[in-house]
Amino acid sequence: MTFAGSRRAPTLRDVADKAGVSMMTVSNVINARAGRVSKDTQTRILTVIDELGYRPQRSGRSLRMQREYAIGLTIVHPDRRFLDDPYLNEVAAGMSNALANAGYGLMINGVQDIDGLKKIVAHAAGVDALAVFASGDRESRHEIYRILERLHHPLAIIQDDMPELSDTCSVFQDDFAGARDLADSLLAAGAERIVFAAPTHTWPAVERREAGVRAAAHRRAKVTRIGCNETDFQAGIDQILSAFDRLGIPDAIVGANDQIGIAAIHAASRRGVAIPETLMVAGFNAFPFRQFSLPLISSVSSPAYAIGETVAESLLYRIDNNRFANPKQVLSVAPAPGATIRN
Amino acid sequence: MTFAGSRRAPTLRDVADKAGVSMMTVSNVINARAGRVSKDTQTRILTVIDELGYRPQRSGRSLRMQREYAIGLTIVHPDRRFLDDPYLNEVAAGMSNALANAGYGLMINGVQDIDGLKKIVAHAAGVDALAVFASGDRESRHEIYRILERLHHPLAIIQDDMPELSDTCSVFQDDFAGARDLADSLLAAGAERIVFAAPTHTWPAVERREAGVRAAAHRRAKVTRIGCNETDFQAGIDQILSAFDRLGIPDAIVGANDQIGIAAIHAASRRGVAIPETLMVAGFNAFPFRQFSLPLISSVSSPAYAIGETVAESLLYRIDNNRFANPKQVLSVAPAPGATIRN
DNA sequence: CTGAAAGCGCTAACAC
DNA sequence: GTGTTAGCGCTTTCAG
Repeated sequence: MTFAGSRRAPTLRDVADKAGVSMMTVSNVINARAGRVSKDTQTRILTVIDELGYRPQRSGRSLRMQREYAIGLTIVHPDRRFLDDPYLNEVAAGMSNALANAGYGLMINGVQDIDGLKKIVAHAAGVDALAVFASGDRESRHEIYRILERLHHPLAIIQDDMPELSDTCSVFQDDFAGARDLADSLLAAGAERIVFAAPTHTWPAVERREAGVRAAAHRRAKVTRIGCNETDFQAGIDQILSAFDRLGIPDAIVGANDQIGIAAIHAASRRGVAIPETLMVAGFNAFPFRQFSLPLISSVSSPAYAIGETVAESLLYRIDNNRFANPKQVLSVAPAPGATIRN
Repeated sequence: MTFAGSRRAPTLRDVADKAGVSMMTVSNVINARAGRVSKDTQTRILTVIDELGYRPQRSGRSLRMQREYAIGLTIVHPDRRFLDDPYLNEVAAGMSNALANAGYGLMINGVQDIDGLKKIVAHAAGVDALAVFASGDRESRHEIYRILERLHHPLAIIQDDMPELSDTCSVFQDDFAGARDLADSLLAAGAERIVFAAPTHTWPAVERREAGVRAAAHRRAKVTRIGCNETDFQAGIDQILSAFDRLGIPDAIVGANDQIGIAAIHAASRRGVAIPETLMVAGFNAFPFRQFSLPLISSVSSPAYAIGETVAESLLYRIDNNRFANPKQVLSVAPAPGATIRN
């Protein structure tokens, strides 16, 4: 067994020496600089690189170029399993893929609260820019963004915005319009009493979704907000059941996301309430797992993956051009039909 | 609006000059080196650091220390949304948190196939070690590991192993025992014809889970393997329905994971087959989404998060000590009772 | 088309 | 307890 650590990795100098050229020529070959190296020299150098198994060392280049070639994604979420939400998975995958195309890496960090955030912020800066997704109420989210602003890195805020920050862009989806159109279809099916089920630990889009539902319902239906624990599924079902007891069975329940909508389906099933005949249900985001629900929950499909790509592209543009192309980008959502809304 | 890019970030030298000390003294303060700096000097330096908003630049330290302070997680998966699987979320979160505690970052990369892998491998090395999760058949997985071995980084293989590789460790869960015990409970409930539903695009644990089921069933029940598309849920349901047509309704279906098990529940529901009275169903891994299934799928809970932590700790140990403490670690699984197995 | 020199920010080793 | 020196691997600049 040989260990990598036991022998020094080959450097640019090793390649140059073995190929009998200067380091600069090797560098030109590696960076594919057009027409600076003769064909012969190039193939010779490439052979040596292959023989030696040479790979450029990022820290040397980073130091010289004053660039880390990496972007951070920081997620502030009370659960240590901070990637469990499909929304974040897709954002992360979209970012990672878009960054990889540009030769950048994605560094992912999850922190549970503001103290955790301060701790990682104290670390050395290994990124050129940051993206952040924060759950929690508006005030604590804004504190989070302010802490990150002080790092003097370009910042992209996901699913939220805070216009007073400098050197920041935000990218989100049109939750308001999506929720409004969703509620419209409930109204068209005759809903007059709508329950909006919001998570007890909130996140930025919840407010916009509730506002969209209320805008559609305005003077046509009554909207009641209830809380629904999102992390403990059974507790969430119980909360919906107790809402049934307090308020009676409404015409429709809109969950702040599909998880909550599915909890409503389970609650209805326990009470023997027919979906969609007696009670209509809707969720939000339409990630693949919604197909596990029976009947299939009607939802609104989220462009989460595209949001990740957009975040990455915005930050890369900012890094190269010293300004954001577009400080606020809103991606549109689309209806995701299911079997829990009539018609 | 001021942009970070427009002004040079303060360096160690700036701090040293302003505090009237040498760079080395500042370095000693930053790295909290015991008793090398007087209390007075220390507080003066800390004040200056705060005033200037100084944060050490990782590339300088990396170059000097020959260490990147980052570990990579490479996922080889045909879907570009490579983090959609809860297994990988939890592994990634576990790794990220364990690494952050040690001052290391996690760089996540997803590639769709071996060509994609070769492309990112050609990039500069920005990590000290690598973890890999590969789906696909045994042969292509082994090719993937061999490619990564050539990078001469310490490597941790997740949910798989390949003993002939040097400088490599593997970490996985005891899928065999979990599946065997699961099948035992099916046998105890009287199952004689068991269907094992495996995904069409396989991944490492599938073989071990099937082997566990077969070991339990040995001479006591007949096990038939069917394919079930895991990425297209509806197609998977159709495959199970057509297996019903070909083979009749078995006594039990064991899905290679919960997604597939839930597809079996849906298929049974379409045929009006009673669960668990007529057909028992089981899945594997017991991530939170299994609660969306109705009835709750019986499963086996996976220590995926702990696997992530273990991978991180193993690699950190390897980096510091130039050898792996334990080249092969198997974490145990636990029954996750549900309502789809009788008794 | 190729080469030599200088320096990016940081820290180990050693002097004082 | 503090300062000096040297150099990690790479690329920009400028000379040939």
